[in-house]
Amino acid sequence: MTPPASDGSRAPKGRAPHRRDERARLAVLHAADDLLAERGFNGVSIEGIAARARVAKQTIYRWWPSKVDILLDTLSEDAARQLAIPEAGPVVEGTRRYLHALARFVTRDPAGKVLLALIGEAQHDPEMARLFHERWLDPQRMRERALLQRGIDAGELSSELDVDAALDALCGPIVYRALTGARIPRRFVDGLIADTLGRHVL
Amino acid sequence: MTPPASDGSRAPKGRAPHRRDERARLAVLHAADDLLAERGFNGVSIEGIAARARVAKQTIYRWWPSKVDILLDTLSEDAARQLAIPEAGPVVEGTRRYLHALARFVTRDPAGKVLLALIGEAQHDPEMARLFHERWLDPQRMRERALLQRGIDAGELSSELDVDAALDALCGPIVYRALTGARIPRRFVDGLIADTLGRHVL
Amino acid sequence: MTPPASDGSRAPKGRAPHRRDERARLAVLHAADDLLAERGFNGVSIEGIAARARVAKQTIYRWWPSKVDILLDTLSEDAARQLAIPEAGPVVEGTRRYLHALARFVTRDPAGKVLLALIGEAQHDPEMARLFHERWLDPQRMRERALLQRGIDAGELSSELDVDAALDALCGPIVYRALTGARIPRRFVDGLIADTLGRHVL
Amino acid sequence: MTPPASDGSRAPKGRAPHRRDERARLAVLHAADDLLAERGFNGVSIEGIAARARVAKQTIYRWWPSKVDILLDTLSEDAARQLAIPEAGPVVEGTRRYLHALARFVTRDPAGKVLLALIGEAQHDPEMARLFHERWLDPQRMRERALLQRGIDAGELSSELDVDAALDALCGPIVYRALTGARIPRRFVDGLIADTLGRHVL
DNA sequence: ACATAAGCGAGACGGTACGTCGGGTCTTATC
DNA sequence: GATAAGACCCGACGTACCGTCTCGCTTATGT
Repeated sequence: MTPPASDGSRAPKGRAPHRRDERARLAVLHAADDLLAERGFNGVSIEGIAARARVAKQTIYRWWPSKVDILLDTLSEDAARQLAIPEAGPVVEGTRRYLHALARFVTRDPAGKVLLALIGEAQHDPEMARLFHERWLDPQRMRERALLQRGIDAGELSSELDVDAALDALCGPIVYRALTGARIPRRFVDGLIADTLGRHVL
Repeated sequence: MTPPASDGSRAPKGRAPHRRDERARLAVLHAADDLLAERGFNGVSIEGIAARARVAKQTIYRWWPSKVDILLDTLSEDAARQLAIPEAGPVVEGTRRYLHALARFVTRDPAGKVLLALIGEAQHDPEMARLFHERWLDPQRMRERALLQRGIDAGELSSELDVDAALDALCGPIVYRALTGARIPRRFVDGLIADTLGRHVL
Repeated sequence: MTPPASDGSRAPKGRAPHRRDERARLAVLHAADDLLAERGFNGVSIEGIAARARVAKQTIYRWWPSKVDILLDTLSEDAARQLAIPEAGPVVEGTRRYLHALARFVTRDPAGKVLLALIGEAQHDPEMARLFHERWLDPQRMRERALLQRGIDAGELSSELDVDAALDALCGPIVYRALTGARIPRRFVDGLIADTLGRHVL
Repeated sequence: MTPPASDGSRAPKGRAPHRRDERARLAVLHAADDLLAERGFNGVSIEGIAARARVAKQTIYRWWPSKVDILLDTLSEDAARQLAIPEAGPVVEGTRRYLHALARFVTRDPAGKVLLALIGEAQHDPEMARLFHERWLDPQRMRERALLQRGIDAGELSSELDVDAALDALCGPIVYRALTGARIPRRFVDGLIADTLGRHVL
């Protein structure tokens, strides 16, 4: 499903021999992204993507089992950049930056709409929910956990801190506001950090 | 859309004149509910509801513009009972009871699945999101606000408390966990209350 | 089905007590007629008639089993006037006048469209065909036969004449031309008479 | 609409590429034919055809605008065989054979019911009438005219004969009898020929 | 060097559900 | 007791996409 991550070595001229066509792959991802932005999740259809990307339906079905898989691919590419977890520096400050980035992503970045749409679709389709966990939620949670754990290990945070509970207490309200279309001012995020981590900062 | 709750005075024998047929209305709501529980949101179709409720499609279209309107009706009936806001007694304790009820509702009550599905669908359809706000989110938030405000007025809570921020900090994590299929132990909820309201209890 | 032909004795003021409402009856017939003229047979629906006649559907169903019955009623009223069979005078000349009237009726009279539509519908529905025979074709044929028979009896026509064959040879081409939208010049009709009756005129 | 009659050169194995599927086409035509014979024109529905032919509705709509177009196709295939115009030999005798074939077709051949149904439907729908002329009536009339004209050219028939009038005088009664469900004995047809062409035979 | 085999565009196919129209039955209130 | 009004169940309409399929074309190897 995920390609060999555009292996930088190969020159992207024209098309590979009888390997996957990178141009088609990108056209599909962009078409899906655009359609989601323009018409919402329900306005995205395989036929619509194929038409806009000037690609045969079969080409889509060959590489992606469903439209959510396509969106998961676009999310992977976009979110990786926007939602990187700080791997060094003071942990509380890093958390603050991460949460602000998250708030920005889900309220202002078009790619954030993809994330919200996928959370939405996960409510409608259990198999898709499983995939969503596997491809996004679980890996991202792993990285988030590592961040706080680094704080505990470094003595910045109390070892009493329940890492998962804290992460949900921090991310939950941000995502919830985004899902309900509410605004997320900076001090709302700062308040969450103060309430959730405050007691545990050493 | 919601009828005046079958004005108790009239005997429910047979059918109303050339007015709405209460039996058909209930059959539709139950069929929708059942289908959602059994096959998920994407498994709910107007045709499916009509077939199971032994009702003509036209009868559904006459009274509900779309399947989400049907689900909003079922939510109104079910959630009203499960998610009543305490209107008297100590506010913090009332809040605790409400949040525990909310956690139970969204994780264990079949009707809670309806709520999650509607949050999900709101990500896919802006018009539906508007309706969802109007029919559920906003009224419920009004009631939640009244609860905390009562605490402030009664001197139980500091007047510094940002009511909306607190409510999202409390409900957000609970809903988020439900949306991601996580469990919600009682102490998770208690922890949220402690972190969010603790500083403001007088 | 056919009312007692607007028994002239009763004053047509308002509506009769709990007898059939003559105003409704006429409104239905006219609405049906108008709709047929404006939108063709397929554009005539019970709902459409009811709406245009400002009449309840039930009122229509109470008095007419189907829309063709309504059209049969309008035909009876209109055709009786236009297609009267000459009951006295020279028979060949009478036949000529009758056939010219028939040609005029099916090509120019709006009520003629009703006749053509009913012939058409008879091809689609055997039960309707039976009714059409009973209510129009057979009685009219009876009258036509009487005309030629009078000629034979009076010695104007040879007794060798096969009356039914002659009538179909005369009416068939006229109706067929109307059904296929062709024009019917006077000499076409005169030619039919010459060919069909010529040999038998004594 | 009518395909180039399955160009005999290509082997009919499997299905054509992304071209029309001949098996589906035939299944539709036969299903339509059968349904018309069994249940009459009003009993023919696109859904019914699709179900009986084991074909998707969309496949029907892709190739035929309406059910009458399907019936026109079945008529073309069947009538061509049954109603061929004699292209050589004595013209009067040829006409006789043609008219007997026509009488047989419209009274006994199941495909004749299709012709009657189409004449009927033409009364209900002007656009359909136009198409019916274009696809059947006009071409067939052209061929019929050629037959009589050949007789005139060959000196078998007087040049005074009004070809179109004669054809309607011949075919009209036959079709009319079929439309009204009457029987058509051989001598009825022979009588028409005698009356209509007799005077003009040289 | 060229046959091969994979990816590709195109699009027909059997299906499911959509939202609408009209059919014919019913119930009620009004006159 | 007939009528206007209109809700009801039902069947068909014509459309949009689904996911599968077959086709003819293109092109970089791997003999």
